[in-house]
Amino acid sequence: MPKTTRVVTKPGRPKGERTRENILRAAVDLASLEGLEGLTIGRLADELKMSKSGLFAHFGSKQDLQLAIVGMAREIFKERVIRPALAKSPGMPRVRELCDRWLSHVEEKVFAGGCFFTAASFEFDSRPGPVRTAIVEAMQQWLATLTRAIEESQKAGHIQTSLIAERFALEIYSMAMGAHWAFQLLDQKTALVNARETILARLRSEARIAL
Amino acid sequence: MPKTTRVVTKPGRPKGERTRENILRAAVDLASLEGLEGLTIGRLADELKMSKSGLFAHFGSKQDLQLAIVGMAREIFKERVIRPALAKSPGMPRVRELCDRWLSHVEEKVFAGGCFFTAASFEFDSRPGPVRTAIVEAMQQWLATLTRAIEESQKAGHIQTSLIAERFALEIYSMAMGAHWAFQLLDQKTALVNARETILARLRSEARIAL
DNA sequence: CATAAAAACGAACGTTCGTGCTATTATTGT
DNA sequence: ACAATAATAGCACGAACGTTCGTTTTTATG
Repeated sequence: MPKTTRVVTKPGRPKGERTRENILRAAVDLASLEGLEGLTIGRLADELKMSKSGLFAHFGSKQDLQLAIVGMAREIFKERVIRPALAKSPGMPRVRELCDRWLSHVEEKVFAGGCFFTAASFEFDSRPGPVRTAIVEAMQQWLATLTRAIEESQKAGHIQTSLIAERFALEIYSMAMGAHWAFQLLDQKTALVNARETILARLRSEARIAL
Repeated sequence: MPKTTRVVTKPGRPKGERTRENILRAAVDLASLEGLEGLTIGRLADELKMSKSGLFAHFGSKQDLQLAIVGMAREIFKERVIRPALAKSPGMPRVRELCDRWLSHVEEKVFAGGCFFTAASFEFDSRPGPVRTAIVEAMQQWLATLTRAIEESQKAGHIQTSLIAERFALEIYSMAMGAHWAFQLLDQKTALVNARETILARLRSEARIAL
């Protein structure tokens, strides 16, 4: 008699760890759609065909679940936006790749409801507590990454040194956020394509090299 | 014996109408803090020292309450941002005033939790239904107002005619939204002042007149 | 293969949600 | 001032919330 046990998920790691990850992957998507606070444990459990209590046991509280979701979202974002951009050479190519990947991750619905952190930002900007703090940290790191890439561009002579890198970074990200807004709320299908143009034009206006 | 009845709120209109307005004024603030969905009727009733059912009777359902809140927020926004800007002469002065007033209404906390519509945008961009539709309409009107002001500036020879007004409007609003984000989430106290500079610089770069 | 540990479940807790009723209190028009 | 009417309160409902607990099932290990 042959083995009849079907392996649904690759083993290796203990089972609890695997399901925890499955939960978080689904949770990130659901949270990007309904919000981190709007997400409920019952709804998430249904989605995964699990019992509420079985799911809940992986996290001690809803707040801990929320913090874990933010952590998972950070990893996904790092994987899909930051890491590929850091593979590009420092200077203008890296700046452009950061912008491009950010817009792509919205376009390709890496998070089902658009950029997880943009949504979380506006949901939690008036909700003090550990979750807000975690979101702030993630966002500060993102802005710092963009700022550093701009500074490198300045050092490499690709961008005017008269600019304040951090403010220019905010300006760039603002345009990306605006595109996200027009895309997700107003259903402007060209918003992300337009944003690539707009950002490129803005970079060009401060560039010391041809783009 | 003199009259001892104190008039707490000015009469004239029927009482129900007055309390309804009071409810909505408080609701707009609360919704800007906790979100339109996050806001609960019980919480709002407590805030106003009313019974849940007494408050509820003014609206047939939570959704109707949400729609009424959006309507009230529109009126407040119109009063505090649009109307003063339309008082300025068409062309660049009006464009600048629109930007200025928008940033001011965040700075002065016209809505307790920052711009009501910006928050509502990101909360409802993945929640189909009448509420989302109402938010979309309000936002389209805002963008149309800004677009029209830019077009007038072009006709008046204040701004380069090669620009696509609607896209430039989105660009401007994006920077305002970015400032809102840095101000509300990251607590960058200079964000709004910076945004005035950044927007002015952007306008200058497309202007045919001195700014 | 047996056994200890880990994971998932089902039921129930107290609370709050939105939403109906019914009764009472305030306001309004005459 | 009084009757008609509108506004508010009180109470209750079923559902869903986050959370706890004891039990059962599954997994990993000697």
